[in-house]
Amino acid sequence: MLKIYNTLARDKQDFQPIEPNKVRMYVCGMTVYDYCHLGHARVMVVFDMVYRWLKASGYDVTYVRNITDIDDKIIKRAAENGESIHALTQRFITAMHEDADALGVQRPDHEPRATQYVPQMLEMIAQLESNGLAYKAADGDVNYAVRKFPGYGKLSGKSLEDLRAGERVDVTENKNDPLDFVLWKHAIEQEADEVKWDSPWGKGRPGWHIECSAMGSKLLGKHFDIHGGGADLQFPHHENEIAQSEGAHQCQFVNYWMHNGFVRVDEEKMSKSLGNFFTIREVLKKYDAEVVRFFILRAHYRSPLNYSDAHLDDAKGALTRLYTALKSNPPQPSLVREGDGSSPDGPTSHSTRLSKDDSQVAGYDKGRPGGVAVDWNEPHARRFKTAMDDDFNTPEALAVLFDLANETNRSQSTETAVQLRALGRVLGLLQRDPQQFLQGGAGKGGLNDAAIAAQIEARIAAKKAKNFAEADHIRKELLEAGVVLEDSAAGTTWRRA
RNA sequence: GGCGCGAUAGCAAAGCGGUUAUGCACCGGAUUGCAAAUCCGAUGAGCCCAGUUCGACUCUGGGUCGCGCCUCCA
Repeated sequence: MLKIYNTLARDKQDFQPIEPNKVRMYVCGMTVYDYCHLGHARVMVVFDMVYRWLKASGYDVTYVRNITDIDDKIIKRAAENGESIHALTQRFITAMHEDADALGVQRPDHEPRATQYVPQMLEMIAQLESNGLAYKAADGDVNYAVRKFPGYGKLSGKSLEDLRAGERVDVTENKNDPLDFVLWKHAIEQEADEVKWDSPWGKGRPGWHIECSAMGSKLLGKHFDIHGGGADLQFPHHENEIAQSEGAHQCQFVNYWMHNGFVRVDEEKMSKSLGNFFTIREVLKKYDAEVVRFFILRAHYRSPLNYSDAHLDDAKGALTRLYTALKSNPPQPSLVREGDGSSPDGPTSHSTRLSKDDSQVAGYDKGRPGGVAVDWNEPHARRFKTAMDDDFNTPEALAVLFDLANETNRSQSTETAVQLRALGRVLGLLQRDPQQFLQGGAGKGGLNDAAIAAQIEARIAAKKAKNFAEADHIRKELLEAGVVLEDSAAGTTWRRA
């Protein structure tokens, strides 16, 4: 039985889908005015892992991750660049897809953009108005009347009184209550037509929170299973989403709220405003994308994750161990059987679907064979499942992979190697040819494969002639170029350090 | 000020009221021409103070420190 930590309950709860066998899940995605940083990478990878595990568990999952393509920062950036909103957002949506693909993140089933759902937002605002929860302010904005919604604060555990006491709340004479938030922002003369929509309340554009309520209910229904996002969205964004959705529809909005922890730099939250962020593409110049994915999955999704080169190096070393165990057991196309119906438990099997979805991945595991289905009766797989069912405990699940690697090394058994790869696949890991991973240094050292092969030949000749000084010299040179040689009975192989 | 989260070996990071987490690093051994990889073994832990218990890293209370949200933020 899958347990999920539900922010709403502040506790782990048994996961019970609304509709048997089906899961409807919404995750707050990116505001596209710049490149994604590692914090964004974490949301994408974490919920990709959740998506994969739900599917591997046999659920039919509908996954929505929105794109915010209209907002103050976007307008500002477009103006700075002398670029249209559309050109700017399109550019960064493309970049985001490149980054996500690189990290082995499967595309969500829907990726709605705010600008495509303005009519649905207007509809919702009208509903809120008729329910007495929204009002038009003097400045032309339409605001949500927070005091009129009894459940306000239930997600974040804040009371209106506590919030009031805080000194950081914006005081505006246009709001009935300082905590009220904007549903519809009135248009400003000098703004481009591109950011203005007609509405019953005059020209304007949507506030930030309304898009998720509108798109969520449109694509997943008024009541769905899982809603996720970064921990910083818990308040006010998600709290406001609840107020809007439940206020408009008069029914429960979401059953399970999931929030992932932050990526930190020097024990501090990585964020744009602090300026201490690293973009995904920046990091990918230095580290293999799968190493970055492994690094993220190595910590529990709710824990803080400290970023540093040392930690990435460490992750690389760990992943190298797993791939080394698979070295003598590369993917075997003859063993590939798509969707034989196995799933850890759960209602029905959908593993054919899993295979299909994998083929969409454009990143490092693109073009890989679909892989072998997991034997869920095998002890390691059971441990893996127990870990994943316990609020997606990926560190524990990965520990199982290392045990499997150890057994593979010890026994040279094909079965354990196959199982290792199959379980790795559930996490979106270990699907490459081990040689490709081990030899694929990120442009380090100037040596190409042919030059390395030539050096190895020369060393073999030297060894044959018992000229060990020369053989060692060659090896040392290669090592200085970042290439490690490994002699075995079968011959000499190499990898990049 | 209000609310919340965390503190585990050199580093990273989990589970667990009593029995090896795991990875990297380090030490000893096997293997190797020497290495690397691999295997075997050893070392090494639970912020502080109380309490509950036959027994606590694990539960309870207090303290200390760190982080986050309360403003845009994944």
